[in-house]
Amino acid sequence: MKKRLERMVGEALAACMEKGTLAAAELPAVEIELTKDAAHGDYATNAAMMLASRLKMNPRRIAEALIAELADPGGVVARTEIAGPGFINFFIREGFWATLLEAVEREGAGYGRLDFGAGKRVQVEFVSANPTGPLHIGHARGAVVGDAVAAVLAACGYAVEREYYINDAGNQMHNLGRSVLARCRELDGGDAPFPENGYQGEYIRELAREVLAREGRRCLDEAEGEAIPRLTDHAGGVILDGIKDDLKAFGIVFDRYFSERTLYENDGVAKLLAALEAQGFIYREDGTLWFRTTAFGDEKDRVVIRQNGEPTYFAADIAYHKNKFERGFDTVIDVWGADHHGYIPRMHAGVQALGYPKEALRVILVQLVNLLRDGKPVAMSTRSGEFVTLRQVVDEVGRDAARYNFLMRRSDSHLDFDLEVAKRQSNDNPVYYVQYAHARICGILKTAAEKGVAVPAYGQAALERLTLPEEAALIKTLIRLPEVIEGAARNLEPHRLTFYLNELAGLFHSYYNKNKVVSEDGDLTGARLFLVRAVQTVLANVLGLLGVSAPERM
RNA sequence: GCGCCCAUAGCUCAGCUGGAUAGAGCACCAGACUACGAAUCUGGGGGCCGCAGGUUCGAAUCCUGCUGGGCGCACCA
Repeated sequence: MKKRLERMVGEALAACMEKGTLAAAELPAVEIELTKDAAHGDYATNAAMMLASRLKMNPRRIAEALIAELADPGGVVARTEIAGPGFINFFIREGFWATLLEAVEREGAGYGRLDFGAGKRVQVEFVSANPTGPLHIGHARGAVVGDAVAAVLAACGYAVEREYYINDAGNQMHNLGRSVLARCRELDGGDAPFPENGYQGEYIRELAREVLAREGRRCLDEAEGEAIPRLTDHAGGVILDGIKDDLKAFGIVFDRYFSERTLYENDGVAKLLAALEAQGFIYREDGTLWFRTTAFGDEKDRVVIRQNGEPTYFAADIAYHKNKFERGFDTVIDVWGADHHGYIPRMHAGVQALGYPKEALRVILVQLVNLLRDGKPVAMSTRSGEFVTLRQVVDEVGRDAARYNFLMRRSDSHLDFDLEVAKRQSNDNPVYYVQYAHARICGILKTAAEKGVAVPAYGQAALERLTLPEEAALIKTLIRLPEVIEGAARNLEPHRLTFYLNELAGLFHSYYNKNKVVSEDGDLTGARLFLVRAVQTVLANVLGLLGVSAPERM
């Protein structure tokens, strides 16, 4: 609808310039927006005011010229008016709105899907936690945001892949192996000191018990140089399997798990650095290798090979992103914790040095979650192993409530997550508000069916009977869905969908309380059933994008 | 000290890339089930959009400075 009006205004402008009523000028971009106030019509454009300064003309005069050339072959616009400083307000013909519901019926579960992605390949990389322990609540938010962004992009016609980067090459993994070994010795009765940066969670002890039961004293007898790498691999594998299970229970499935270690195979990282050095992006100083990230706006150059000869995480990350682009992704999206924001200029520098545009890498920052129980903070300490796991949250509050809660705010704003509120099945909890609307509609349709009333097909429904303002508001909200999805996709902001759902559910609940859907009036009943089923379709489609169920009963 | 993010109702937050009278939920107060599901709805109070300037037809939104909070500033990941 919006696009239709945009086109009309654009064409009117072209006609004006051709006829000379308006001097030639470039129109920045026709902007049409829904009005907040019904007195301003249904849509409005500020085109005339945008043009005023360029053409040095009174905006109202420009508006008059535009309206004179406005062609409306479909007869959609009932009338226009010029208001305020130069807005053009469009009043849509009454009864036209309902015709747009045809698309909801025709497209059904696919309503809201778009194709502007045009099959371009996008990778979303998220979670990517070291397999040194189970996922905790802090990972959950990034997991849901990444998953929802991927789903929204897929709905817009992008070919999306979800990827998890396994940091299995660094010190953290080494610490994991040392921690397991230390617990093995402890269980054996030794009093070996626990490593300083070790992982103290109970799960390490369980791993140690399992290792001892399976292979006896082997890890205790062999040299540390043998035992630690072996225990690291084993523990990492077991923990990663657990992570995959937890994610699956949370409704998240990755297309690929990418191991950092594979980047080092065949000297991959070293060769890449050599190539970059040949291009002048890398130099040697003080026995280390430096990446000239300042050439791309970073505040200082960054080390890629340390004095001890070990590559930094950044070195591997450049290689990883090179790998991503070589796999043919047009755009790569990284979901990071907000505490890594300082890393962005560096990574953008890396991408540009590799020869790709800065925009090819987009980073979503996800703020930390403040975990509460009944308003009181829950202590979280990764080091000590005292933390609430993702699994516990899913078990306690449920997958739907957990996912919805993490999507209710912009990802870069702080989020309080209260376990008690999230699991309470009450009006404190928006997920149930939305799901209830869906379940309610299912109930209505069931009641109607029991009375032998079927939902009519589009051509048979007397949609002209939908004359109430609430009905118009519902219809307008339904047909806005594509815009909302497009906005969420372009801005990588899935929270827009939860706000949209709350709005739609609110309109429906209000409508429901005021008006009877199934009545004695056959035509009206049919029209309302048609409308209500469209609401059901949209609720289900959007909930589906967010990975939240749309229950028929609650 | 330098950089990034944030500051909107009592609380938690939206505000569609500059639009018309700034919104929602919670909390508080008063109401609505003999009707398709009350996990719902209706009404009400509540605001210097942190402060001060600037840009223009027009600013919560863009620019500068200040105040206050978060986070970065590794040869950690």
